[in-house]
Amino acid sequence: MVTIRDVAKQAGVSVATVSRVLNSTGYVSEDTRRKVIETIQLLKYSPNEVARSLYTRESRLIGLLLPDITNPFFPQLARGIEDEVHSQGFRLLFGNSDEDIKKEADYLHTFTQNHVVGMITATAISMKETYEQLPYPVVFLDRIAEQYPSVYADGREGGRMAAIEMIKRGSKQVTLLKGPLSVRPAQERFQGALDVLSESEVDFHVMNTTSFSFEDAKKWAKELFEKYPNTDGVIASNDIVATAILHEALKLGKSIPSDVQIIGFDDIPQSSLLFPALSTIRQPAYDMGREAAKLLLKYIKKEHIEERHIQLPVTFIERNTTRKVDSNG
Amino acid sequence: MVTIRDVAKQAGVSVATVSRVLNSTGYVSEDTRRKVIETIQLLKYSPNEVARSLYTRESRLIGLLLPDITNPFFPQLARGIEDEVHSQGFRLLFGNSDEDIKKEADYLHTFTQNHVVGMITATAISMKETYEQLPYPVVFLDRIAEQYPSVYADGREGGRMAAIEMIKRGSKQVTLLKGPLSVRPAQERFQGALDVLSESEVDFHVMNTTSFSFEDAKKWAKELFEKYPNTDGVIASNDIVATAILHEALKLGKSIPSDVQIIGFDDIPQSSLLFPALSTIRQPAYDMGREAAKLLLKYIKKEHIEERHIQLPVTFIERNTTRKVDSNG
DNA sequence: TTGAAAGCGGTACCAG
DNA sequence: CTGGTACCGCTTTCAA
Repeated sequence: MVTIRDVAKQAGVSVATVSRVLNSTGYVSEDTRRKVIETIQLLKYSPNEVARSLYTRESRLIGLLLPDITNPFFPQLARGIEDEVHSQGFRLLFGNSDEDIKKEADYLHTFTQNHVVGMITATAISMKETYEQLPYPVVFLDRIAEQYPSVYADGREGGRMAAIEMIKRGSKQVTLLKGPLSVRPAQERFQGALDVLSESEVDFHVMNTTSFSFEDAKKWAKELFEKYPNTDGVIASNDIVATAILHEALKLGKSIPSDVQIIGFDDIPQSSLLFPALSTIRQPAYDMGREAAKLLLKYIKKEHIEERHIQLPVTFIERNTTRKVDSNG
Repeated sequence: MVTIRDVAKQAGVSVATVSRVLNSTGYVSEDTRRKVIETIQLLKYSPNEVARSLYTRESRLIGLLLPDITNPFFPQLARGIEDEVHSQGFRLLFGNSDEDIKKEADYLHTFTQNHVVGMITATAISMKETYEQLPYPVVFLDRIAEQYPSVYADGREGGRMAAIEMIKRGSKQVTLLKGPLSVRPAQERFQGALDVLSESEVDFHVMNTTSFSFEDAKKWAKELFEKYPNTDGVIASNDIVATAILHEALKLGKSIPSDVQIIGFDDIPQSSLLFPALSTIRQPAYDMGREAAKLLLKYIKKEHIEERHIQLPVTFIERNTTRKVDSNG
């Protein structure tokens, strides 16, 4: 491996000078600068990030902590983040937390030990205490944390939209699924839907659900149609759950959307591939990732922050688990 | 941040001694060892990975390069890798290559500059030249590279299976999709299916496809049923493509599987959620990731390697895009 | 405008 | 068994 000393020797200057041209700091005469650059290219030298990081106490690394990359919502987020940080010369140290405090602490530790310059987390668990003393900025993604910069979608409005569309399309017996209490955005959309439903004239039930796993969702789907066989509209807490509902309804021989309408949340890639394709409230996952990365990078570069909390709009994606409504409807 | 020197001072010993107990190297009396450990806990000291890495020229980091985490096959791989390396105390530096030579080179560079101890790559592009001079071991995943350790599924057998199951279930006019030439495993399964089909009595066509993107696949699906309207069985190059075929067939009013059977490849999570659920040849993605990580870690720890090439078995997952076959065959 | 040298926080060799 | 110290590769005063 060629070091800064090799370059210095070869170019006939000191390492200090090489360092100066490397970082464009201090004075260097045009002549020597040229010579150094030449030598660098000649020797194919590229500075050792680790050594640099040891001295400056920072790196070009950003920590990314996701609950589980295997959950189809997260790859989009991750991709948005990666595209943005990569374009600005940063790289990702990545880990899955499984919403497990120990793993999370583990990664925070790793991040610190490796001198990351900032991190993005989408885990719901341990709050302030854990993040308070970190020596680098943290952005919360798809999570709402008053005291920390965060990026999330407008869940409340999403919930409202779902309820409005459902009612507009004629469902009279709506079942509303309430997502995990610990997931704040899920509660937001639940509240949004609840607001609209309570002020409307349709009947509705609320069913409590405690996770986003497909296996669990299958059980709730069964339970839902047993408990509320007359349900003709389901607002699910996310697309995974909506998919389970769809399957169960189909299995029971119900026609979708004529017997029962279903609206999900997220718009994960597979939702458009289902049959019938799932109507859903779309969260702009890729953009959320990108915005989170942008925000974090602003903190890292100590640029001016206009707004610590970025809320992105959601949109209703009309597909085939909701009825068509005529244009004057 | 508390350093090794703080610990040494507080414990009344030298940094050398602290380092010894930290790494369990050399002699340390039980008494001083205890005292040092105590002090470490008292001060909540934890060694700086960057400093350590600068001297030893290695870190606890492993590079992971995937084509695109957004492609549903890869999160599983990534998860398997992460679980394994994490359990052995290593962490991941992660990047998407988009099968783009420049991005790939970029990441290889980053990995080197950050002293990773090894890397896993699932990208198809630049071969030997690029990887030859890397100062750390590389494992190829879902890619076959004679000269490098690699982990992949038995695509040939998978292709054979698909063809056998298709024939056994009565398709007489099979269309076989040939995946991208650059993706060796795709070619393997194509060959496997071709072998069986050529020796069978059914008619078959081969259609060339050049990517795994869903958008492209939709076009081929259209083309397929235009060109070969009598097709009653499709062996797709992967589940994404199979999904597109399924959609198109449904759109054309065909009954699945009675009019046309479809078999995919991979068994990505969404395949079981489709309606009808997709029959497919399953690659054990999570296990592949895990095996790749295990293999890499053996290289890193300089353990004995029995086999540089690990081939994992594939299985036929019978779902609802293939007909049932009675027990006697 | 340039160079010498002191670290950054560890590891490991060599004396004692 | 323990401590002093050189050194990993780079950045940054401080002098010249």
